[in-house]
Amino acid sequence: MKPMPATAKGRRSRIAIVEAAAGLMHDQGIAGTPIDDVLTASGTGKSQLYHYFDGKQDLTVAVLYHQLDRVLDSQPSLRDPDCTDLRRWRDEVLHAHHRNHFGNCPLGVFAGQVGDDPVLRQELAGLFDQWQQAIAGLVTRAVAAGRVHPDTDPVSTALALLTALQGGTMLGCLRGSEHPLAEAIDRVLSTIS
Amino acid sequence: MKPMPATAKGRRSRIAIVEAAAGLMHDQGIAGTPIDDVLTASGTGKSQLYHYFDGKQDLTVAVLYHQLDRVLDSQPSLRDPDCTDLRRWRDEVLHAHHRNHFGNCPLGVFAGQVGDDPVLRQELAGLFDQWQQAIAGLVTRAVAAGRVHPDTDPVSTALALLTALQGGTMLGCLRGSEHPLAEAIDRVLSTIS
DNA sequence: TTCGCGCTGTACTATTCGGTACAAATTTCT
DNA sequence: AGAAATTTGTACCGAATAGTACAGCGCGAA
Repeated sequence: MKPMPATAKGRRSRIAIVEAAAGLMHDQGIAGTPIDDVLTASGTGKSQLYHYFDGKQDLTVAVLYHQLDRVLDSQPSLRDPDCTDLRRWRDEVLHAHHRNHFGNCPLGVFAGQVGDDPVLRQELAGLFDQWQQAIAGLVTRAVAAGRVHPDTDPVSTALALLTALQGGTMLGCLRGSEHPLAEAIDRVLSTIS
Repeated sequence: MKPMPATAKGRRSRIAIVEAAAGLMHDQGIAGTPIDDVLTASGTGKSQLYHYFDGKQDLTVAVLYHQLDRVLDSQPSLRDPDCTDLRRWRDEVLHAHHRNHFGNCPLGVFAGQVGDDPVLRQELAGLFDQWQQAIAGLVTRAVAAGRVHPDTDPVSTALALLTALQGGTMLGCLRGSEHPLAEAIDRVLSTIS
């Protein structure tokens, strides 16, 4: 693992690389994104990339972390310790889906691409765990606030919601519609309210 | 589009190529599977592949069709016009998931890899539609047999089941467990029975 | 047998890809 | 200012990749 940049300029370069790689890998896949394209899109050079990353796999790990941040940024109800409204989260999810023009999930799109790489697979699984825990926190608050059935299991429900989100985003992406995602989430919510 | 093989020998060669490509692409991704690996795994030569396919994209389309066949083969209740048992389908799905060692969905694994290729995307969307229609047929039979709520909408329910299957398979693959898939499908089933 | 067509093996090419080497430039700190 | 560390430009390399050219093989029909 290479050290983080020591200067502000270095940080800007590193971030530009990660963001460009994230965009390209989201659209074209990991294997479908050459390093050179990342350099062009980020306006950097090869020496900079290999100065901050050990190689493509290391860069990809940084992209995965960056993508979870993007996802959680688009779902502020998960980070708001006062929010107990699952509908608000639902709307945030659908809004982000619409804003992405029904594109793939920033994180889920990589699930089918890390099959043969145990390192990436492990990292991705950990990030999904974080995401699920964040959802479980919101469900826990909703239970405490009496907004759902009292015997609702937060962890199990969070898993079901995340599953619905992933499947719904994938199907919605394929047919260019928000309906699969809305349908899937609403069905899960109907089982606890 | 190249013509189909005219002899039994040619058909065997073509099938060997598609099956080898399907296995490799499922494990390593489309972009991560070189043509040469397909040739080695199938025991064929480059001249045969380019004799039956226009190129990698054409081969990939054939792989997608082959994968839907594999999926429907593993879910015989969808093709059985007498089956009205959604639990049987549920068990078939979970059994296949377990048999695959919680690996990715044979078809869903490609959803995140066809982003920049409109041809592959369109083909994959059509195959998912076929899958959904097959599930909708089973749900329709279950409604007619009075095994679920009479006001169940088969198409909408089929979409929800397919969504749960995709999300559940993805999450189950990441954490090596059948729990996400079982949880997701059972939750949808609980909304109609 | 021999002809013809479909099938297959081998060799080759042009390009792309991930990664390296190394010097030059820039920033930071004293 | 000047040394030290950090950041960046450029040129390069070996391996891998998709696709092509073309000759030879094998089986069925006349």
